[in-house]
Order: sequence, then C-alpha cells, then structure tokens
Amino acid sequence: MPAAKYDAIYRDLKNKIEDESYEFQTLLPSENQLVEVYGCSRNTVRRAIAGLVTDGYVQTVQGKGVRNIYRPVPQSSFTIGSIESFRESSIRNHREGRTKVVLFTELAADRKIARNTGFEPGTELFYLQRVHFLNGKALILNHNYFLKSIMPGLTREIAERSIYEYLEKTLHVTIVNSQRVMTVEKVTEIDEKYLELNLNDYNCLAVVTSHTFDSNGVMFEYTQSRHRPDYFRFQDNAVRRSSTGGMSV
Amino acid sequence: MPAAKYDAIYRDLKNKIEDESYEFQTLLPSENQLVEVYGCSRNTVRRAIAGLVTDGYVQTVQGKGVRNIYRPVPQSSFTIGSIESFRESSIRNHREGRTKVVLFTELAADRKIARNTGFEPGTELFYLQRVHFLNGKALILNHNYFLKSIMPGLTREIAERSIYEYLEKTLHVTIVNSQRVMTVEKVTEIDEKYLELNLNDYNCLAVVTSHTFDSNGVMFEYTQSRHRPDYFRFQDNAVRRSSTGGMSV
DNA sequence: GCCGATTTGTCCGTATGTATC
DNA sequence: CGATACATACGGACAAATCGG
Repeated sequence: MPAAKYDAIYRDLKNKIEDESYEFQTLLPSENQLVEVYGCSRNTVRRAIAGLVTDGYVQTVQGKGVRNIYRPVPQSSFTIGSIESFRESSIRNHREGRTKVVLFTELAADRKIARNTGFEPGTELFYLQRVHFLNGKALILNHNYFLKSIMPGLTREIAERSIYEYLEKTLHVTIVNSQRVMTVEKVTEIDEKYLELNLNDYNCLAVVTSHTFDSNGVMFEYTQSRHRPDYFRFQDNAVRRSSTGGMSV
Repeated sequence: MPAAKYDAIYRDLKNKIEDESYEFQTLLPSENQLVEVYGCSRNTVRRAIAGLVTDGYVQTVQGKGVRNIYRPVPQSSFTIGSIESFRESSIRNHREGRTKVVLFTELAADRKIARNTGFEPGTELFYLQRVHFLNGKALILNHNYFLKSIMPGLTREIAERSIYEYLEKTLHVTIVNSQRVMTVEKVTEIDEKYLELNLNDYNCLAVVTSHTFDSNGVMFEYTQSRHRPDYFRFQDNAVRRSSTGGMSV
C-alpha cells in the first residue's frame, strides 16, 4: 500500500513546519491554495490539517486561516508520547537503546492479577520484567503481561529485541490502540535494584500503565512502565472541543 | 448556534456506550444503519465515530465494523485529562472544589522568566500562585503567568473563582489549544508549605506545564501545575497511526 | 480458494453556513 | 457589503478487508 494521499500531505506539511518553511505565527496557504498545490480535493487537505491540529502544530480559525504555532522542542530529556516503542524512540533520538530481560515467566492470572491487569482470572499469560537502557543508563522498568494465546512462541530473545516488531512483522498482529494512565508512585525495592536509584534522591517514579488492543478487539497486553523521574517527560496537545467543556486548570 | 449534527450524534453514541446500551466487545450498528437512524450522510456518522475512536471508546476495523471497547473507569482518584478547568472537574466529580489565591502580582518578564515561560523578555504579566482544594484537601499548587494585555482587568476575586470563565464569558476570548508537558519534580519548600506535605512521605510532585493559545494565535498563559502525587492521575488513549510509527513501549 | 455481500477507508465534487477583514 | 477562509453536510464512487457459503 503506497500510503494514503492525505497522509502524504500531512507529512509534507509537517516537515515544512518543522524545518521552518512557514514562519512561526504566520498563516499557512489557504485550503484552496493547498488544493491547487497538491492536486486534490479540499476534504483531503482538511484531513491532513486535522492531523496537524491534534499534533499541536497548527491552529485553525474560521474566516482567517491556519496558523503555524509549532515551536521546536527543547529536546533535553528523553521524550515519550504518541505511540512508539522504546526501540523506535531510541532511534529517533539518535541514542543507543538496549533492553534487558530480567524475568521471563509464564503464569495464569489469579484474582489479584486479574484485578490489576483486567485479564480474566485463569488467563494464561507471559509475565516479563524488562529494563530499558539508554546510553548505558537504566531508565525504565517494565512489567509486561502478554496474552499467551496470541503469541505462543514468545522467547527471551524476542523480548530482548522488540516484542512489537515480532507481533507485527512475524505474527501480523495489528495493534490498534492503547489506553494509558499516568501516575506517580513510590519507589519499590525492585525499582531500586534495577534502576540503580538512590533513595536519598527521588523516592518516586513516573508510572504509565497501559491496556493495549489488537484489531480483533482483544486486549493482549497489560504493561506497567516505571520511569526514572529525572528522564521522564510526556508531551501532549489538548484541543478545545467547542461547546462541551470549558478549559482552564 | 445549536451545535453541529455530528456532535449530537457523537454525544448520543457516547452516552449509549457509557450506559452500556451496547455491550462491551460487540459491534455497533454499521455506518449505513446509523445513517438511517440519524437521517444524515455517511460522512457525518463517520465523523462522530472518529471522535469516539480518539476517546478510546471504540475501535474500527475495516471490513468488520466498529467495536465497543469502553470499560467504565475505576474512578477512585481525582482525574485530570482532556481540557477542563479545576472548577469543572470538581463539579463533574461531585466534589467540593475551592481555589485560594496565595500570591497576586504583576511583573515584567526578565530573561529567566522569559526562558522558562516562552514569553518575550519585557512582556507585562500577571503572576499568580493559587492552591486548589478538593473536599478541603490541598491538591494542586499552580504558578500562573498571564499576558496582562489580554486581560488588563484581572482581579484577585476573579482568580479566586475561575479565570477561564472570565476570559470566555466576559472578555470573549476563545481558548483553542494547550501544549502540555508532564514531568516529575522534587518537592520545593513552597510546595511543602501550601500542599501540606510530609517529606518523609513522597518527595516528588507531578508537574504539568502548559502553554495555552487563543484564537488569535497569542500564547496568553504559561502555567505550571504542581500536583500531589497521591491524587494525580492522567488518562490518555493513544491510537496507532497506520504506517508512520510502530507502537510498543 | 474463489465469489459475493457487507463494512470500513479513501477520495472527489458541490452546496451552504459563518467568521474575518 | 463583498471577498476570502474555514466549518458543516450531503451524495457518490471505488478500494480494501472480513466473512460466510
């Protein structure tokens, strides 16, 4: 599949914004102009722009135009955000990422696990603990629960590399969405051990739990990612939904 | 404006999902059926569904249908997410919210403030510190920087109630989007004082910084929200963007 | 494995409403 | 007021995936 037209336009505009072909705070060419440029319908242009809006790259104002509000990121710390694997983040940020599997077991969900993960009691699972390193520093401790039925052949070696690559490229599982919750929790002994933390320093971690679904609607993964706070950074762009709710904080 | 048709459909479907008119994991009526039900075009139905997808309520599968993957939230802790004011969150969660202004000053941005906030050096600003209470408990300490030029008449009383309500209802400023970054930071003395924290306990806070824009593309607010970790919870639904990036964590 | 019905995904063209200037 | 620009909505066409026979 040669990629959708709206996506090509989206990416093209995104690149132009990132390399500042459009100045900050100025208006992009109007939709009708873009229709000419890309030789497509207005709907297709609008769809591309909608993507930029949710990314926080532009804002649209009726009667005015589409304004570039993208500012290059400071890019100090390691950034998570959107949906991207640790491996891919590493590559994108030009760092050397590595994953160490510290626990690889199989188990059936008991009541407690079922309550925590959302899997039914009795479900056969892989339970892994993995540590992600960036430039040699331990940043993330992951507790992964995977549905065994969906990937019976999972091995330590695959887990060491990239489980998602295995799922997509080998098993042709399509990952669709991931419901995530971010909280802050106290450091545990296990965290301390694997993330080489100093308790005099931070005594908390950023914790991201996620329920991930494939295209059959099966929740095949529950993961708790425990991040070193000094390297955790989550970016987001919130767009106001007109009449529904006010906005403040 | 009587609200858009697609939005009415979106809200209707959302309600039906929430009160479990559609069973978890089952398919919603097909788009063509919904076209009949709502007496509208397929595009309009699709737009409503798209909203549910980004909310993580449903997933769509080509050739199959639209599957309900909504599960009622545990709803224990106070939830922030999307764009909603503290006041509105309080109301939605049926709690008693209150805001105390502990500092109300005006200043011009010096180099340091400019670097931190993104305002130009020399910009005239309001600088506020506000504490948000829920059921009598101090949960959030906010450092707000507001562009003075956009709301010259801001008072302590308004800040005590709701600045956003003032902006929208009185000044008719349209808030469009907010770029947010979440991190974890060490507790400071000011945090300790106003959030009544015990340093033996958590020594960190969840910190959300946000740059907020109006419909003129003006960044009129920079805010740093410092949350008690034990009451902080941020929800999110990440949707896989087909070909662009893999997904894992 | 193929075919056909169903369903979502992409794309187009057009018309009308509404906000900005 | 008119020109421009985005917002909403409709209708139609074809592609691609799923599923049952």
